[in-house]
Amino acid sequence: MHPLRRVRIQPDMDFEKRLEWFRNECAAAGLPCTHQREVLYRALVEAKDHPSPEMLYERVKRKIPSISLGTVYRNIKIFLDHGLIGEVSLHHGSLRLEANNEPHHHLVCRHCRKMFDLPAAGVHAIRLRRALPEGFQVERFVVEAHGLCQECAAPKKRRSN
Amino acid sequence: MHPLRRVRIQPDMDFEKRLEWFRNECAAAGLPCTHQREVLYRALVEAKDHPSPEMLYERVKRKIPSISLGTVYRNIKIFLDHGLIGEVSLHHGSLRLEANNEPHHHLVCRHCRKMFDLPAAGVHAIRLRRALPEGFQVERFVVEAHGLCQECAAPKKRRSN
DNA sequence: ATATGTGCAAAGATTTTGCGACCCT
DNA sequence: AGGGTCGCAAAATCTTTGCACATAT
Repeated sequence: MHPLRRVRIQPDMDFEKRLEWFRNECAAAGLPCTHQREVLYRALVEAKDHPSPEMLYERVKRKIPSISLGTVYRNIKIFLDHGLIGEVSLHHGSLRLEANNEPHHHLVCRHCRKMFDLPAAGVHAIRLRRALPEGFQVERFVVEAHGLCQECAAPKKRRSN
Repeated sequence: MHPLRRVRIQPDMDFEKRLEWFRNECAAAGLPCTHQREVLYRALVEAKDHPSPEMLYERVKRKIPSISLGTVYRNIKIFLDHGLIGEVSLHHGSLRLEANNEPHHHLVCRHCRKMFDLPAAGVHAIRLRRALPEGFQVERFVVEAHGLCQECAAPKKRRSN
């Protein structure tokens, strides 16, 4: 056919690649790649708004009206456990508070989720390389250093240093 | 008395200053400074572990056994609304997800809490000024730029530019 | 004195889980 | 065929709220 037609970019091309990756990851993890999981994963890839489980449920239901919210939650957890998707904050689920009003950042253990304060003076000022999108007015930068705390990093039986 | 005695640092001195500030803030906001609020605020100042409402409830109950969890929640919300304390994450309350596995940071609107992605390339690498405490092993830095999005920054009636 | 806060308990919101039927490999 | 998943509904968490009484200024 017409050459111009053939090179036209497919909007779903990127998703097809991701889907292939997703299927490989599922196979590698021994996870059955069910229709529900594929549709849910697609909804996640296409979402640009960091959706909540409930929002995903609404979207997936348009494709699979019989799907249940429990399945959405179950699969989200499985995806997270296998690193197929990410969660925006490591501290959802319960409000966590602090009275420390000095500027500071946080160290967060990705395993036990304990948090430690990191005085702002310990981090060089954040500098942007390019303009922000969409007229967003930044008031402050909050840095979270994610990693493992001493306890969680230590092997179960520690032998020396 | 003995001069050395008189300069000894009081462990609560810092808290006393903060309590005074707290009382002034309450007065300025027209908030009655009740016993429950003072004890709750003290628990927050003394906490070093970014406590949840439930954890605070347990601690405050040791001083005021009759206090209710509802009061703890109510006052936490009031403290937050008046900027007397801070919350660790702007996204508690509901899990928020993303399939974007490219390194990136987030812009978060402190008002409507919408999030926008900020490619990692848009931010200079984070550099630490000093060693981290306690053997913490950092794997990655996550930056949140907090501020106001275009919609929330705009005055209700926009006139020009 | 009066407006506001408090304790209690019920309601609302969010997330997890047990169970029998069903689907991927 | 068989282990894991699905839909459903109940349970477990986390948070908010209405009401009658108590408290701060």
